Amino acid sequence: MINKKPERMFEPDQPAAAENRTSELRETYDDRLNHILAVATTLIAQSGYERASMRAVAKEAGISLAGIYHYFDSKEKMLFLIQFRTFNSLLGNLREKLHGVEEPVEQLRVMVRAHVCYFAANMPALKVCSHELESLAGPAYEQTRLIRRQYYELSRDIVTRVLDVHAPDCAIDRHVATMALFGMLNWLYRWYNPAKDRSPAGLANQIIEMFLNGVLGPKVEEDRVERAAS
Amino acid sequence: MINKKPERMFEPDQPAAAENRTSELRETYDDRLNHILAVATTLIAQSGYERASMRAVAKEAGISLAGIYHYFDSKEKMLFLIQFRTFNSLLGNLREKLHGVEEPVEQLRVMVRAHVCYFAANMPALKVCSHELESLAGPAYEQTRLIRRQYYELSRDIVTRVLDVHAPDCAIDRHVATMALFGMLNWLYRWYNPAKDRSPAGLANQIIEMFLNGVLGPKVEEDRVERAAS
DNA sequence: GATCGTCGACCGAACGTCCGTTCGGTCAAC
DNA sequence: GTTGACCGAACGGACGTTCGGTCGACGATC
Repeated sequence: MINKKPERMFEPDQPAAAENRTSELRETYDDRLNHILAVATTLIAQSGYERASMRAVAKEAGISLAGIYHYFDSKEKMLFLIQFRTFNSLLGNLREKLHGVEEPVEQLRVMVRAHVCYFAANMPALKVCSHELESLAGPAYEQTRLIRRQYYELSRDIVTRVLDVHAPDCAIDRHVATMALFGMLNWLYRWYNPAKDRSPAGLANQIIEMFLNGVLGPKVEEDRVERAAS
Repeated sequence: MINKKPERMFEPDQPAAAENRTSELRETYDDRLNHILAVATTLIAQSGYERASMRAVAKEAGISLAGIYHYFDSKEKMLFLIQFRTFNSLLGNLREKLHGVEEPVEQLRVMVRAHVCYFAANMPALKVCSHELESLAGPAYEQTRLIRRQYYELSRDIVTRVLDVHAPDCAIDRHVATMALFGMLNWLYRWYNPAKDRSPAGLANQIIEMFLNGVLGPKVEEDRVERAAS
C-alpha cells in the first residue's frame, strides 16, 4: 500500500543497484498507480470528489473495485496523493523556472507564465487542487497546506519585491495583491477553454500586463502626462 | 411545495388585498422557509453540497427530516433556490447601485464596491454560489446560468466601456479582463477573513486600484515620465 | 529440473452505513 | 370536515471498505 512506502512516492528513479526484475515490476506497479491516479483526477475534476465514486474510478481504470485498495488504503488518501503530487510538481516547476532570474518584475513574469502553462497542461489536476482543497481534513489537509504555504510565500515575496523596487509608495497591501493574483490564476479553471481562448502564453501575458499596469496601462498614462505637458 | 408556487418565491410583498390571517400565515411560512434556507446555506458553505445532509439541515433548523420536504421537493431544488435568490439579489443590488451613474470608471468602482460589500455581508451564500455551481444540472443549472450571464454581460460592458473610453489602444481582451476581475472577486471566499483583513470598502478600493492601474500604479509611471523629462 | 511454499497483484461478493426520499398518519385551525 | 403544517418510521439504493480467496511468478529444496 502506498502509505507504507512513502519514501518511494516521489522518487520514481531508483538506484541502479536494484535487480532488473524488481525494477520492471516496480515500473508496472508505478505505471498502474499513475494510471489510476490520472483516471481519478479526470473523474474528480468532472464530477467532484464526493460524486466520483471508487466504483467509477475502478471501471474507468480497468481494475476491480477491491483492486484499487491495493494502491491506496482509502479514497481520501487517493485525493491526498493527487493534490500532494500536483502541488509539489507545481512548486518544483516554479523554483526551477525561477533559477537564475533576479529582477523582481521578470520573476513575476516567470511565475505567472509558469503557472498558466502548468495549468493549461494539467487542467484536471489543477481543478482538483483548486476546487477540492476542503475535501481533505486533518493531517492530510495540513500537509498540503504546508506546500501551498510555500508556494504562497514564494509568490508573495516576488510581489513584495516588485512593489518595493518599482513602486515603493504604492498603498496596495502585499497580501491582498498576492491573493488577487492567485484569484485571477485559480479562477481560470472555471472559464478557460483551450479550444476557444488564446494560447496559454498569450493569456499569461495579458494577466501579467493587467497585474502590473492594470487595464488602463502605463502607456496611456504616459500619453496623458505627455499631452498635459505639451 | 415551493415548486408549485414559483410566482411567490421572489415577491415577498403581496398586495394589501389579502386577508390579515392569510398574510400572517404566509409570513410564518416564508419565515420558516427563509430560516431553513439560511441554515442550509451555512451548512453547505461549511461542508459542501454533497456532505451537507438533509438530516443535518433538519436538525440544525429545528424541524423533522420529513418536514423539510414540505418546503422543497428535493435537495437539488433547495440548492437551486439558494443560488437563484442570491444571484438575483446580487444582480438587483448591482443594477440599483448603478442607477444614475454614467461615467464608465465610476460604474466600475460601483460594481466592485457593490460586489465586495454584498460578499462581506453574505459570505456563506456567495461561497455556495461560487463553489457549488456545478452541483446543479439540467434546467436548474441553465436557469442560474442565465442570471449569471446577465451579471457577466453587465460587468463586461462596463469593462469594455472603461477600456474604449480611457485606453482605446489597450491590447487586453475584454473577456479576459472581465474574467480576471471575476477571479479576484470570486476567489475572496477562499481567503477573506473579516476579523483580520481590512474592511470590505477598503478591500474594494484596493481591487479597483489594482484592476485599473495595476500594482505599479499610474503615479509611478507619471513620476518616471516626469523624471525622464526633467 | 521437478516440487513446494511464499508472496504480491488482484478479484467477486459481501457488510454496514448513510443518504434522499416517501408513506401513512397526527393535530390544531378554520 | 377539510386543509395545511408537520412528524416517525421506513424504503431502496449507493457508497466506502473489507474478507476470503485465486493465480501466476519466484526462490529454495530435493
